[in-house]
Amino acid sequence: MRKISESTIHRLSLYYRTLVSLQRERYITVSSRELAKRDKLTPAQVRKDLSFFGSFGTRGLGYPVNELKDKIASILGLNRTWNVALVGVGNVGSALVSYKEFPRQGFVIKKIFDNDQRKIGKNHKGILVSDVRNLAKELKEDRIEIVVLAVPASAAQSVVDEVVSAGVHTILNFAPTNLKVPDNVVLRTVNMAMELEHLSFALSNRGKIKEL
Amino acid sequence: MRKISESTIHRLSLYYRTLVSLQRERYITVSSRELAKRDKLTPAQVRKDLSFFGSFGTRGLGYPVNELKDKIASILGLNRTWNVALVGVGNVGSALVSYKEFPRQGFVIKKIFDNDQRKIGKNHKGILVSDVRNLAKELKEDRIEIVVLAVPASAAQSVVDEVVSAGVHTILNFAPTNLKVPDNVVLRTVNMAMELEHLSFALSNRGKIKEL
DNA sequence: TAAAATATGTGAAAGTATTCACAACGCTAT
DNA sequence: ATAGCGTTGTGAATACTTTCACATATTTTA
Ligand SMILES: NC(=O)c1ccc[n+]([C@@H]2O[C@H](COP(=O)([O-])OP(=O)(O)OC[C@H]3O[C@@H](n4cnc5c(N)ncnc54)[C@H](O)[C@@H]3O)[C@@H](O)[C@H]2O)c1
Ligand SMILES: NC(=O)c1ccc[n+]([C@@H]2O[C@H](COP(=O)([O-])OP(=O)(O)OC[C@H]3O[C@@H](n4cnc5c(N)ncnc54)[C@H](O)[C@@H]3O)[C@@H](O)[C@H]2O)c1
Repeated sequence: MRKISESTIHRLSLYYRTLVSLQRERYITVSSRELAKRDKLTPAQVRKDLSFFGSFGTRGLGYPVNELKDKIASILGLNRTWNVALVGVGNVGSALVSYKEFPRQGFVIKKIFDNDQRKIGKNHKGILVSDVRNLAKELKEDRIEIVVLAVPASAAQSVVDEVVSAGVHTILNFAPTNLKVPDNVVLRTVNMAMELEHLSFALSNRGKIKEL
Repeated sequence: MRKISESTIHRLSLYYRTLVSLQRERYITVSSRELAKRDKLTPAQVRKDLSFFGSFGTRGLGYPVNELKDKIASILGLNRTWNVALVGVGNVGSALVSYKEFPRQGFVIKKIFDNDQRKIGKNHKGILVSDVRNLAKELKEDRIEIVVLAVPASAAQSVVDEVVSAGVHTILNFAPTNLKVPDNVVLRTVNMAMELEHLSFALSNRGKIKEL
Protein backbone atom coordinates (compact mmCIF):
# COMPACT_ATOMS: atom_id res chain seq x y z
CA MET A 1 0.00 0.00 0.00
CA ARG A 2 1.32 3.44 -0.82
CA LYS A 3 1.57 6.12 1.80
CA ILE A 4 -1.75 7.55 2.85
CA SER A 5 -1.79 11.14 4.02
CA GLU A 6 -3.15 12.30 7.36
CA SER A 7 -5.78 14.31 5.54
CA THR A 8 -7.02 11.30 3.64
CA ILE A 9 -7.42 9.33 6.87
CA HIS A 10 -9.25 12.26 8.40
CA ARG A 11 -11.60 12.41 5.43
CA LEU A 12 -12.22 8.67 5.54
CA SER A 13 -13.55 9.24 9.06
CA LEU A 14 -15.84 11.92 7.69
CA TYR A 15 -17.07 9.65 4.89
CA TYR A 16 -17.70 6.92 7.42
CA ARG A 17 -19.97 9.16 9.48
CA THR A 18 -21.75 10.43 6.42
CA LEU A 19 -22.34 6.90 5.17
CA VAL A 20 -23.87 5.97 8.52
CA SER A 21 -26.29 8.87 8.05
CA LEU A 22 -27.04 7.88 4.46
CA GLN A 23 -27.74 4.36 5.63
CA ARG A 24 -30.24 5.68 8.15
CA GLU A 25 -31.83 7.71 5.36
CA ARG A 26 -32.23 4.50 3.36
CA TYR A 27 -29.89 5.46 0.55
CA ILE A 28 -28.82 2.44 -1.49
CA THR A 29 -26.14 4.17 -3.53
CA VAL A 30 -24.44 7.54 -3.27
CA SER A 31 -22.40 9.56 -5.76
CA SER A 32 -19.08 11.21 -5.01
CA ARG A 33 -20.98 14.43 -5.64
CA GLU A 34 -23.42 13.83 -2.79
CA LEU A 35 -20.73 12.61 -0.40
CA ALA A 36 -18.64 15.66 -1.23
CA LYS A 37 -21.53 18.02 -0.72
CA ARG A 38 -22.29 16.66 2.74
CA ASP A 39 -18.68 16.89 3.86
CA LYS A 40 -17.91 20.20 2.12
CA LEU A 41 -15.35 18.67 -0.22
CA THR A 42 -15.02 18.23 -3.97
CA PRO A 43 -16.25 15.09 -5.78
CA ALA A 44 -12.75 14.59 -7.21
CA GLN A 45 -11.32 14.57 -3.72
CA VAL A 46 -13.74 11.88 -2.62
CA ARG A 47 -13.01 9.70 -5.63
CA LYS A 48 -9.27 10.16 -5.30
CA ASP A 49 -9.32 9.26 -1.59
CA LEU A 50 -11.29 6.10 -2.22
CA SER A 51 -9.18 5.15 -5.22
CA PHE A 52 -6.15 4.72 -2.95
CA PHE A 53 -7.85 1.67 -1.48
CA GLY A 54 -9.54 0.14 -4.49
CA SER A 55 -12.46 0.84 -6.77
CA PHE A 56 -15.73 0.51 -4.98
CA GLY A 57 -18.13 2.35 -7.23
CA THR A 58 -20.16 1.62 -10.30
CA ARG A 59 -19.90 4.06 -13.20
CA GLY A 60 -23.15 5.78 -13.88
CA LEU A 61 -24.51 4.80 -10.49
CA GLY A 62 -22.20 5.72 -7.64
CA TYR A 63 -21.09 3.80 -4.56
CA PRO A 64 -23.16 1.19 -2.72
CA VAL A 65 -23.75 2.76 0.71
CA ASN A 66 -23.63 -0.36 2.88
CA GLU A 67 -20.65 -1.86 1.15
CA LEU A 68 -18.65 1.34 1.11
CA LYS A 69 -19.38 1.93 4.79
CA ASP A 70 -18.15 -1.56 5.64
CA LYS A 71 -15.12 -1.14 3.45
CA ILE A 72 -14.13 2.14 5.13
CA ALA A 73 -14.81 0.62 8.54
CA SER A 74 -12.42 -2.13 7.67
CA ILE A 75 -9.77 0.33 6.40
CA LEU A 76 -10.05 2.36 9.61
CA GLY A 77 -10.05 -0.73 11.78
CA LEU A 78 -13.62 -0.24 12.97
CA ASN A 79 -14.74 -3.75 12.05
CA ARG A 80 -13.49 -5.11 15.35
CA THR A 81 -13.10 -4.02 18.96
CA TRP A 82 -10.02 -2.50 20.52
CA ASN A 83 -9.02 -2.85 24.14
CA VAL A 84 -8.55 0.61 25.55
CA ALA A 85 -7.24 1.69 28.95
CA LEU A 86 -7.66 5.11 30.48
CA VAL A 87 -5.16 6.68 32.83
CA GLY A 88 -6.36 9.55 35.01
CA VAL A 89 -9.94 9.57 36.21
CA GLY A 90 -10.45 13.29 36.68
CA ASN A 91 -12.77 15.66 34.84
CA VAL A 92 -11.79 14.57 31.36
CA GLY A 93 -11.30 10.91 32.24
CA SER A 94 -14.74 10.65 33.82
CA ALA A 95 -16.35 12.16 30.78
CA LEU A 96 -14.61 9.68 28.51
CA VAL A 97 -15.53 6.66 30.63
CA SER A 98 -19.19 7.51 30.47
CA TYR A 99 -19.22 8.26 26.76
CA LYS A 100 -21.36 5.60 25.12
CA GLU A 101 -20.26 6.26 21.54
CA PHE A 102 -16.80 4.83 22.09
CA PRO A 103 -17.84 1.23 22.79
CA ARG A 104 -20.36 1.55 20.00
CA GLN A 105 -17.48 2.26 17.61
CA GLY A 106 -15.45 -0.62 18.95
CA PHE A 107 -13.31 1.26 21.48
CA VAL A 108 -13.93 -0.57 24.72
CA ILE A 109 -12.44 0.84 27.91
CA LYS A 110 -11.32 -2.26 29.75
CA LYS A 111 -9.29 -0.72 32.55
CA ILE A 112 -8.98 2.64 34.25
CA PHE A 113 -6.06 3.80 36.39
CA ASP A 114 -5.38 6.57 38.86
CA ASN A 115 -2.84 7.36 41.54
CA ASP A 116 -5.32 8.89 43.97
CA GLN A 117 -5.91 6.48 46.88
CA ARG A 118 -9.42 7.83 47.31
CA LYS A 119 -10.30 6.74 43.78
CA ILE A 120 -8.44 3.43 43.61
CA GLY A 121 -10.65 0.42 44.28
CA LYS A 122 -13.83 2.44 43.80
CA ASN A 123 -16.26 1.61 41.10
CA HIS A 124 -16.41 4.20 38.36
CA LYS A 125 -19.27 3.73 35.92
CA GLY A 126 -19.02 0.00 36.35
CA ILE A 127 -15.23 -0.23 36.13
CA LEU A 128 -12.97 -0.68 39.12
CA VAL A 129 -10.23 1.97 39.32
CA SER A 130 -6.81 0.29 39.39
CA ASP A 131 -3.68 1.57 41.04
CA VAL A 132 -1.42 3.17 38.44
CA ARG A 133 1.51 1.39 40.11
CA ASN A 134 0.24 -1.82 38.50
CA LEU A 135 -0.07 -0.13 35.10
CA ALA A 136 2.48 -2.09 33.07
CA LYS A 137 1.44 -5.42 34.53
CA GLU A 138 -2.28 -4.93 33.95
CA LEU A 139 -1.87 -3.42 30.47
CA LYS A 140 -0.15 -6.65 29.46
CA GLU A 141 -2.61 -8.93 31.25
CA ASP A 142 -5.58 -7.31 29.57
CA ARG A 143 -3.90 -7.07 26.18
CA ILE A 144 -4.55 -3.35 26.03
CA GLU A 145 -3.92 -1.89 22.57
CA ILE A 146 -4.69 1.79 23.05
CA VAL A 147 -4.06 3.98 26.09
CA VAL A 148 -5.89 7.24 26.65
CA LEU A 149 -4.03 9.68 28.84
CA ALA A 150 -6.01 12.14 30.94
CA VAL A 151 -3.53 12.96 33.68
CA PRO A 152 -2.04 16.37 34.52
CA ALA A 153 0.69 17.52 32.13
CA SER A 154 3.30 17.10 34.86
CA ALA A 155 2.58 13.37 35.17
CA ALA A 156 2.13 12.64 31.46
CA GLN A 157 5.72 11.84 30.45
CA SER A 158 6.32 9.33 33.21
CA VAL A 159 3.02 7.58 32.50
CA VAL A 160 3.84 7.47 28.79
CA ASP A 161 7.22 5.91 29.50
CA GLU A 162 5.55 3.23 31.57
CA VAL A 163 2.93 2.62 28.90
CA VAL A 164 5.54 2.28 26.18
CA SER A 165 7.68 -0.04 28.29
CA ALA A 166 4.60 -2.23 28.71
CA GLY A 167 4.52 -2.61 24.94
CA VAL A 168 1.55 -0.40 24.13
CA HIS A 169 2.50 1.85 21.25
CA THR A 170 -0.73 3.64 20.46
CA ILE A 171 -1.63 6.57 22.70
CA LEU A 172 -4.21 9.35 22.75
CA ASN A 173 -3.05 12.17 24.99
CA PHE A 174 -5.14 14.99 26.46
CA ALA A 175 -2.36 16.60 28.48
CA PRO A 176 -1.14 19.83 26.85
CA THR A 177 2.51 18.88 26.72
CA ASN A 178 5.15 17.67 24.29
CA LEU A 179 5.74 14.00 24.97
CA LYS A 180 8.82 12.08 23.89
CA VAL A 181 8.14 8.62 22.50
CA PRO A 182 10.17 6.19 20.39
CA ASP A 183 9.61 6.26 16.64
CA ASN A 184 7.47 3.16 16.55
CA VAL A 185 4.90 4.66 18.92
CA VAL A 186 1.86 6.42 17.49
CA LEU A 187 0.94 9.31 19.72
CA ARG A 188 -1.84 11.79 19.09
CA THR A 189 -2.39 14.77 21.29
CA VAL A 190 -5.73 16.53 21.61
CA ASN A 191 -5.07 20.03 22.78
CA MET A 192 -8.22 22.00 23.34
CA ALA A 193 -6.38 25.22 24.14
CA MET A 194 -4.82 25.03 20.68
CA GLU A 195 -8.28 24.67 19.17
CA LEU A 196 -9.34 27.84 20.93
CA GLU A 197 -6.18 29.55 19.71
CA HIS A 198 -7.20 28.83 16.13
CA LEU A 199 -10.43 30.62 16.87
CA SER A 200 -8.79 33.60 18.51
CA PHE A 201 -6.39 33.81 15.57
CA ALA A 202 -9.35 33.89 13.23
CA LEU A 203 -11.07 36.55 15.33
CA SER A 204 -7.94 38.64 15.63
CA ASN A 205 -7.19 38.57 11.94
CA ARG A 206 -10.64 39.03 10.44
CA GLY A 207 -10.25 40.94 7.26
CA LYS A 208 -6.48 40.95 7.40
CA ILE A 209 -6.23 37.57 5.71
CA LYS A 210 -7.97 36.45 2.57
CA GLU A 211 -9.55 33.37 3.95
CA LEU A 212 -9.27 30.97 6.84
CA MET B 1 -1.37 39.95 5.05
CA ARG B 2 -1.12 36.95 2.77
CA LYS B 3 -3.01 33.80 3.45
CA ILE B 4 -1.70 31.80 6.38
CA SER B 5 -2.17 28.05 6.26
CA GLU B 6 -3.88 26.00 8.95
CA SER B 7 -0.61 24.19 9.57
CA THR B 8 1.26 27.40 10.18
CA ILE B 9 -1.30 28.53 12.75
CA HIS B 10 -1.08 25.14 14.42
CA ARG B 11 2.70 25.41 14.60
CA LEU B 12 2.51 28.95 15.98
CA SER B 13 0.56 27.44 18.88
CA LEU B 14 3.35 24.90 19.34
CA TYR B 15 6.02 27.60 19.26
CA TYR B 16 4.06 29.59 21.79
CA ARG B 17 4.03 26.70 24.27
CA THR B 18 7.69 25.98 23.67
CA LEU B 19 8.58 29.62 24.23
CA VAL B 20 6.71 29.59 27.54
CA SER B 21 8.88 26.63 28.57
CA LEU B 22 12.05 28.31 27.36
CA GLN B 23 11.12 31.39 29.35
CA ARG B 24 10.77 29.27 32.48
CA GLU B 25 14.16 27.76 31.73
CA ARG B 26 15.62 31.28 31.65
CA TYR B 27 16.57 31.23 28.00
CA ILE B 28 17.19 34.76 26.69
CA THR B 29 17.43 33.84 23.01
CA VAL B 30 16.64 30.72 21.03
CA SER B 31 17.64 29.56 17.57
CA SER B 32 15.30 28.16 14.96
CA ARG B 33 17.33 24.99 15.41
CA GLU B 34 16.44 24.63 19.08
CA LEU B 35 12.79 25.57 18.55
CA ALA B 36 12.59 23.03 15.73
CA LYS B 37 14.18 20.32 17.81
CA ARG B 38 11.71 20.75 20.65
CA ASP B 39 8.71 20.66 18.34
CA LYS B 40 10.04 17.95 16.04
CA LEU B 41 10.20 20.24 13.01
CA THR B 42 12.93 21.58 10.75
CA PRO B 43 14.71 24.90 11.41
CA ALA B 44 13.71 26.09 7.93
CA GLN B 45 10.06 25.45 8.74
CA VAL B 46 10.30 27.53 11.88
CA ARG B 47 12.00 30.41 10.10
CA LYS B 48 9.55 30.32 7.20
CA ASP B 49 6.53 30.30 9.52
CA LEU B 50 7.82 33.29 11.46
CA SER B 51 8.83 35.13 8.30
CA PHE B 52 5.18 35.36 7.26
CA PHE B 53 4.65 37.77 10.12
CA GLY B 54 7.86 39.76 10.13
CA SER B 55 11.48 39.31 11.02
CA PHE B 56 11.96 38.87 14.70
CA GLY B 57 15.41 37.33 14.96
CA THR B 58 18.96 38.55 15.02
CA ARG B 59 21.40 36.91 12.65
CA GLY B 60 24.12 35.03 14.44
CA LEU B 61 22.10 35.05 17.66
CA GLY B 62 18.57 33.75 17.22
CA TYR B 63 15.22 35.00 18.47
CA PRO B 64 14.67 36.87 21.75
CA VAL B 65 12.48 34.50 23.78
CA ASN B 66 10.30 37.03 25.61
CA GLU B 67 9.74 39.21 22.60
CA LEU B 68 8.97 36.34 20.25
CA LYS B 69 6.55 34.84 22.77
CA ASP B 70 4.72 38.15 23.06
CA LYS B 71 4.72 38.57 19.30
CA ILE B 72 3.20 35.15 18.72
CA ALA B 73 0.71 35.76 21.52
CA SER B 74 -0.36 38.87 19.71
CA ILE B 75 -0.62 37.07 16.36
CA LEU B 76 -2.76 34.35 17.93
CA GLY B 77 -4.85 36.86 19.83
CA LEU B 78 -3.64 35.72 23.24
CA ASN B 79 -2.64 39.19 24.39
CA ARG B 80 -6.16 39.92 25.55
CA THR B 81 -9.15 38.11 27.02
CA TRP B 82 -12.03 36.64 25.08
CA ASN B 83 -15.57 36.29 26.38
CA VAL B 84 -16.59 32.68 26.03
CA ALA B 85 -19.95 31.02 26.63
CA LEU B 86 -20.53 27.32 27.07
CA VAL B 87 -23.73 25.57 26.02
CA GLY B 88 -24.43 22.15 27.54
CA VAL B 89 -23.26 21.46 31.08
CA GLY B 90 -22.91 17.68 30.92
CA ASN B 91 -19.80 15.55 31.21
CA VAL B 92 -17.73 17.50 28.73
CA GLY B 93 -19.16 20.89 29.64
CA SER B 94 -18.40 20.40 33.33
CA ALA B 95 -14.83 19.42 32.58
CA LEU B 96 -14.35 22.54 30.48
CA VAL B 97 -15.85 24.87 33.05
CA SER B 98 -13.45 23.67 35.72
CA TYR B 99 -10.38 23.78 33.49
CA LYS B 100 -8.09 26.46 34.87
CA GLU B 101 -5.81 26.72 31.86
CA PHE B 102 -8.46 28.40 29.72
CA PRO B 103 -8.83 31.61 31.75
CA ARG B 104 -5.05 31.66 32.16
CA GLN B 105 -4.77 31.82 28.34
CA GLY B 106 -7.36 34.53 28.12
CA PHE B 107 -10.43 32.41 27.40
CA VAL B 108 -12.88 33.39 30.12
CA ILE B 109 -16.14 31.48 30.39
CA LYS B 110 -18.64 34.20 31.21
CA LYS B 111 -21.91 32.30 30.81
CA ILE B 112 -23.04 28.72 30.75
CA PHE B 113 -26.35 27.48 29.35
CA ASP B 114 -28.40 24.31 29.57
CA ASN B 115 -31.98 23.25 28.86
CA ASP B 116 -32.28 20.95 31.86
CA GLN B 117 -34.52 22.55 34.48
CA ARG B 118 -32.64 20.73 37.22
CA LYS B 119 -29.42 22.47 36.21
CA ILE B 120 -30.77 25.93 35.36
CA GLY B 121 -30.36 28.45 38.17
CA LYS B 122 -27.86 26.22 39.98
CA ASN B 123 -24.34 27.36 40.61
CA HIS B 124 -21.79 25.44 38.61
CA LYS B 125 -18.19 26.12 39.64
CA GLY B 126 -19.11 29.66 40.51
CA ILE B 127 -21.19 30.37 37.44
CA LEU B 128 -24.98 30.38 37.39
CA VAL B 129 -26.45 28.11 34.73
CA SER B 130 -28.72 30.11 32.41
CA ASP B 131 -31.74 28.85 30.52
CA VAL B 132 -30.79 28.15 26.91
CA ARG B 133 -34.05 29.85 25.91
CA ASN B 134 -32.38 33.15 26.74
CA LEU B 135 -29.29 32.25 24.72
CA ALA B 136 -29.40 34.90 21.99
CA LYS B 137 -30.32 37.67 24.38
CA GLU B 138 -27.61 36.89 26.90
CA LEU B 139 -24.90 36.27 24.31
CA LYS B 140 -25.48 39.80 23.11
CA GLU B 141 -25.72 41.33 26.59
CA ASP B 142 -22.43 39.78 27.66
CA ARG B 143 -20.69 40.53 24.38
CA ILE B 144 -19.77 36.86 23.97
CA GLU B 145 -17.21 36.31 21.22
CA ILE B 146 -16.72 32.54 21.28
CA VAL B 147 -19.27 29.81 21.98
CA VAL B 148 -18.26 26.32 23.03
CA LEU B 149 -20.84 23.69 22.21
CA ALA B 150 -21.08 20.61 24.43
CA VAL B 151 -24.65 19.50 23.78
CA PRO B 152 -25.79 16.17 22.31
CA ALA B 153 -25.36 15.91 18.55
CA SER B 154 -29.12 15.99 18.05
CA ALA B 155 -29.37 19.45 19.62
CA ALA B 156 -26.24 20.94 18.09
CA GLN B 157 -27.63 22.35 14.84
CA SER B 158 -30.48 24.23 16.46
CA VAL B 159 -28.16 25.72 19.08
CA VAL B 160 -25.69 26.74 16.38
CA ASP B 161 -28.44 28.47 14.42
CA GLU B 162 -29.41 30.43 17.51
CA VAL B 163 -25.78 31.32 18.27
CA VAL B 164 -25.19 32.53 14.73
CA SER B 165 -28.38 34.56 14.71
CA ALA B 166 -27.18 36.23 17.90
CA GLY B 167 -24.15 37.44 15.94
CA VAL B 168 -21.51 35.14 17.39
CA HIS B 169 -19.51 33.70 14.52
CA THR B 170 -16.78 31.75 16.25
CA ILE B 171 -17.69 28.34 17.58
CA LEU B 172 -15.89 25.34 19.04
CA ASN B 173 -18.04 22.24 18.75
CA PHE B 174 -17.68 18.95 20.60
CA ALA B 175 -20.74 17.25 19.14
CA PRO B 176 -19.80 14.64 16.56
CA THR B 177 -21.96 16.01 13.77
CA ASN B 178 -21.69 18.03 10.57
CA LEU B 179 -23.00 21.49 11.29
CA LYS B 180 -24.18 23.95 8.66
CA VAL B 181 -23.04 27.51 9.18
CA PRO B 182 -22.84 30.58 6.94
CA ASP B 183 -19.50 31.29 5.27
CA ASN B 184 -18.52 34.04 7.63
CA VAL B 185 -18.74 31.77 10.67
CA VAL B 186 -15.60 30.04 11.90
CA LEU B 187 -16.52 26.64 13.24
CA ARG B 188 -14.08 24.07 14.56
CA THR B 189 -15.17 20.62 15.58
CA VAL B 190 -13.26 18.48 18.04
CA ASN B 191 -14.19 14.89 17.37
CA MET B 192 -12.57 12.49 19.79
CA ALA B 193 -13.91 9.41 18.04
CA MET B 194 -12.09 10.55 14.91
CA GLU B 195 -8.88 10.83 16.90
CA LEU B 196 -9.29 7.24 18.01
CA GLU B 197 -10.01 6.22 14.43
CA HIS B 198 -6.63 7.60 13.40
CA LEU B 199 -5.09 5.33 15.99
CA SER B 200 -7.03 2.27 14.93
CA PHE B 201 -6.09 2.99 11.33
CA ALA B 202 -2.44 3.09 12.36
CA LEU B 203 -2.81 -0.14 14.33
CA SER B 204 -4.67 -1.88 11.51
CA ASN B 205 -2.17 -0.88 8.89
CA ARG B 206 1.13 -1.39 10.72
CA GLY B 207 3.67 -2.50 8.21
CA LYS B 208 1.35 -2.08 5.26
CA ILE B 209 2.14 1.59 4.87
CA LYS B 210 5.53 3.22 4.72
CA GLU B 211 4.99 5.69 7.45
CA LEU B 212 2.26 7.35 9.40
C1' DT C 1 40.17 45.26 13.47
C1' DA C 2 39.79 41.17 11.03
C1' DA C 3 38.63 36.48 10.69
C1' DA C 4 35.75 32.82 12.09
C1' DA C 5 31.51 31.22 13.65
C1' DT C 6 26.70 31.40 13.97
C1' DA C 7 22.14 31.94 12.52
C1' DT C 8 18.50 34.63 10.05
C1' DG C 9 15.49 35.56 6.02
C1' DT C 10 14.16 34.19 1.59
C1' DG C 11 14.04 33.04 -3.36
C1' DA C 12 14.18 28.77 -5.82
C1' DA C 13 13.68 23.73 -5.90
C1' DA C 14 11.52 19.72 -4.47
C1' DG C 15 7.83 17.35 -2.69
C1' DT C 16 2.69 16.75 -1.62
C1' DA C 17 -2.02 17.38 -2.16
C1' DT C 18 -5.90 18.85 -4.73
C1' DT C 19 -8.43 19.72 -8.77
C1' DC C 20 -9.23 19.17 -13.65
C1' DA C 21 -10.81 16.85 -17.47
C1' DC C 22 -11.99 13.03 -20.00
C1' DA C 23 -12.00 8.13 -21.56
C1' DA C 24 -14.36 4.21 -20.01
C1' DC C 25 -18.19 2.00 -18.32
C1' DG C 26 -22.82 0.67 -16.89
C1' DC C 27 -27.42 1.82 -16.44
C1' DT C 28 -32.14 3.35 -18.58
C1' DA C 29 -35.39 4.07 -22.03
C1' DT C 30 -37.07 3.32 -26.45
C1' DA D 1 -29.85 -3.31 -29.96
C1' DT D 2 -28.51 1.36 -29.51
C1' DA D 3 -28.39 6.16 -28.04
C1' DG D 4 -27.97 9.02 -24.28
C1' DC D 5 -27.04 9.99 -19.67
C1' DG D 6 -24.61 9.82 -15.34
C1' DT D 7 -20.72 8.78 -12.75
C1' DT D 8 -16.41 6.49 -11.82
C1' DG D 9 -11.33 6.09 -11.93
C1' DT D 10 -7.19 8.25 -13.06
C1' DG D 11 -3.30 10.50 -15.50
C1' DA D 12 -1.97 15.30 -16.06
C1' DA D 13 -2.15 20.04 -14.52
C1' DT D 14 -2.34 23.12 -10.89
C1' DA D 15 -1.88 24.71 -6.33
C1' DC D 16 0.10 24.52 -2.01
C1' DT D 17 3.70 23.29 1.49
C1' DT D 18 8.14 22.13 2.91
C1' DT D 19 12.96 21.96 2.38
C1' DC D 20 17.23 23.60 0.40
C1' DA D 21 20.92 26.57 0.01
C1' DC D 22 23.08 30.75 0.32
C1' DA D 23 23.70 35.84 0.66
C1' DT D 24 23.52 38.67 4.50
C1' DA D 25 23.94 40.25 9.10
C1' DT D 26 25.60 39.93 13.84
C1' DT D 27 28.39 38.16 17.50
C1' DT D 28 32.56 36.10 19.23
C1' DT D 29 37.37 35.29 19.33
C1' DA D 30 41.84 36.53 18.93
N1 LIG E 1 -10.67 19.69 32.16
C1 LIG E 1 -10.61 20.07 30.92
O1 LIG E 1 -11.57 20.55 30.39
C2 LIG E 1 -9.37 19.93 30.13
C3 LIG E 1 -9.28 20.58 28.91
C4 LIG E 1 -8.14 20.45 28.13
C5 LIG E 1 -7.11 19.68 28.60
N2 LIG E 1 -7.19 19.08 29.78
C6 LIG E 1 -6.05 18.27 30.21
O2 LIG E 1 -6.47 16.96 30.44
C7 LIG E 1 -5.78 16.40 31.52
C8 LIG E 1 -6.75 15.97 32.58
O3 LIG E 1 -7.51 17.09 32.98
P1 LIG E 1 -8.58 16.98 34.14
O4 LIG E 1 -9.30 18.26 34.16
O5 LIG E 1 -9.34 15.75 34.00
O6 LIG E 1 -7.63 16.91 35.41
P2 LIG E 1 -8.03 16.30 36.83
O7 LIG E 1 -7.06 16.88 37.81
O8 LIG E 1 -9.46 16.45 37.07
O9 LIG E 1 -7.73 14.77 36.65
C9 LIG E 1 -6.46 14.22 36.61
C10 LIG E 1 -6.55 12.82 37.20
O10 LIG E 1 -5.29 12.19 37.03
C11 LIG E 1 -4.93 11.56 38.25
N3 LIG E 1 -3.49 11.46 38.27
C12 LIG E 1 -2.57 12.40 38.58
N4 LIG E 1 -1.32 11.92 38.45
C13 LIG E 1 -1.45 10.64 38.06
C14 LIG E 1 -0.52 9.61 37.78
N5 LIG E 1 0.79 9.81 37.83
N6 LIG E 1 -1.01 8.41 37.39
C15 LIG E 1 -2.32 8.21 37.32
N7 LIG E 1 -3.25 9.13 37.58
C16 LIG E 1 -2.81 10.33 37.95
C17 LIG E 1 -5.50 12.44 39.32
O11 LIG E 1 -5.68 11.72 40.52
C18 LIG E 1 -6.84 12.83 38.70
O12 LIG E 1 -7.83 11.89 39.00
C19 LIG E 1 -4.84 17.45 32.00
O13 LIG E 1 -3.58 17.26 31.44
C20 LIG E 1 -5.45 18.72 31.49
O14 LIG E 1 -4.48 19.71 31.26
C21 LIG E 1 -8.30 19.18 30.56
N1 LIG F 1 -18.46 12.49 27.17
C1 LIG F 1 -17.45 12.40 26.34
O1 LIG F 1 -16.39 11.94 26.73
C2 LIG F 1 -17.57 12.85 24.93
C3 LIG F 1 -16.56 12.50 24.04
C4 LIG F 1 -16.66 12.91 22.72
C5 LIG F 1 -17.70 13.68 22.30
N2 LIG F 1 -18.68 14.00 23.17
C6 LIG F 1 -19.78 14.83 22.69
O2 LIG F 1 -19.85 16.02 23.46
C7 LIG F 1 -21.22 16.40 23.62
C8 LIG F 1 -21.53 16.45 25.08
O3 LIG F 1 -21.28 15.19 25.66
P1 LIG F 1 -21.58 14.92 27.17
O4 LIG F 1 -21.03 13.60 27.50
O5 LIG F 1 -21.15 16.09 28.00
O6 LIG F 1 -23.16 14.82 27.15
P2 LIG F 1 -24.15 15.04 28.37
O7 LIG F 1 -25.42 14.39 28.04
O8 LIG F 1 -23.46 14.69 29.64
O9 LIG F 1 -24.35 16.60 28.38
C9 LIG F 1 -25.11 17.31 27.46
C10 LIG F 1 -25.70 18.50 28.17
O10 LIG F 1 -26.37 19.29 27.23
C11 LIG F 1 -27.63 19.67 27.75
N3 LIG F 1 -28.51 19.93 26.61
C12 LIG F 1 -29.21 19.05 25.85
N4 LIG F 1 -29.90 19.68 24.89
C13 LIG F 1 -29.65 21.00 25.05
C14 LIG F 1 -30.08 22.17 24.39
N5 LIG F 1 -30.89 22.12 23.32
N6 LIG F 1 -29.63 23.35 24.82
C15 LIG F 1 -28.80 23.41 25.88
N7 LIG F 1 -28.37 22.34 26.57
C16 LIG F 1 -28.79 21.15 26.15
C17 LIG F 1 -28.06 18.52 28.60
O11 LIG F 1 -29.00 18.94 29.58
C18 LIG F 1 -26.73 18.11 29.23
O12 LIG F 1 -26.47 18.86 30.40
C19 LIG F 1 -22.03 15.35 22.89
O13 LIG F 1 -22.33 15.82 21.61
C20 LIG F 1 -21.11 14.17 22.81
O14 LIG F 1 -21.40 13.38 21.71
C21 LIG F 1 -18.62 13.61 24.48
